[in-house]
Amino acid sequence: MRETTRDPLGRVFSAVADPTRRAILASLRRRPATISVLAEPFDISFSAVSKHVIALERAGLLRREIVGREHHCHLIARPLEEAADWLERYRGFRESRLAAPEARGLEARRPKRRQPKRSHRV
Amino acid sequence: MRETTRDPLGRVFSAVADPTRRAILASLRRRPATISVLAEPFDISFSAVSKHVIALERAGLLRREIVGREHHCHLIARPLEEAADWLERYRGFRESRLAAPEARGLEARRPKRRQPKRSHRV
DNA sequence: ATAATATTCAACCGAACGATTGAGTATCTT
DNA sequence: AAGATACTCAATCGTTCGGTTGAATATTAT
Repeated sequence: MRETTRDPLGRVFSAVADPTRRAILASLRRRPATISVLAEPFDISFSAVSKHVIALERAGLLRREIVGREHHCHLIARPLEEAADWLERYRGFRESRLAAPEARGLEARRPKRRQPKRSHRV
Repeated sequence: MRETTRDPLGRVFSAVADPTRRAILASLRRRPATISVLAEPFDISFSAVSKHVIALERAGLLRREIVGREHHCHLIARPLEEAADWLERYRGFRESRLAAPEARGLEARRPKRRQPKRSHRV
């Protein structure tokens, strides 16, 4: 029941959750680049970078124009702005301590839990 | 080699990538709530919601105060703001078409690829 | 004391993820 | 025509993820 499908916001957020992909976006923000150029700074295989690019593309954050054998990639910022819009709703949120009236004056004490049974683990 | 560790931004983004978790955050933005209350709207098990809450907690987006047997949760907006800050750098990005000078006038044509070999799949 | 309630934990499952390697294909250079 | 270059694809691997079920435990109510 995993619906990464039909959840564009979710796709964008998970695209951007990966540090390599964030670095790729940062690179593309400076200038468009081929996949080889994008791959240079990283210690992972070319193929892995290619897959990251595909992931970004599927999230709508990047488009490529194929020029001969080179794939020129450029950033599409729009979905990032939409993601930012969602997050902005939480800007300046007033931290309401005191979860419930009954909580007033009570101190949270975490009880100690029992020893786990650990029945049969490989 | 997955370093979700020591990548706070990544943790926040992947926390927020899940629609159920986004809904929980939206609920907590309105008012603090216990886990039972948070779980109500969803069709998944209580335990699953509990795990989502733990995920949000680990991402630093939520704190709980234990009052008797109830866990009162409230939102911590700060990390969301930091995530928003990161995204804001892409706001108003000028879409530079023309990835490279050589690309001018050339039309991207995707070549057809060969038939996959499909050697031995179960 | 017993039972109901609120919650985590442990074990498990199937799907998705990030990576690798090796092969396939198109394009450019010689 | 060969060879180098740019890239994707397929298969595989180990880990993480979101979910379930059932047990454990603490707190509150009867």
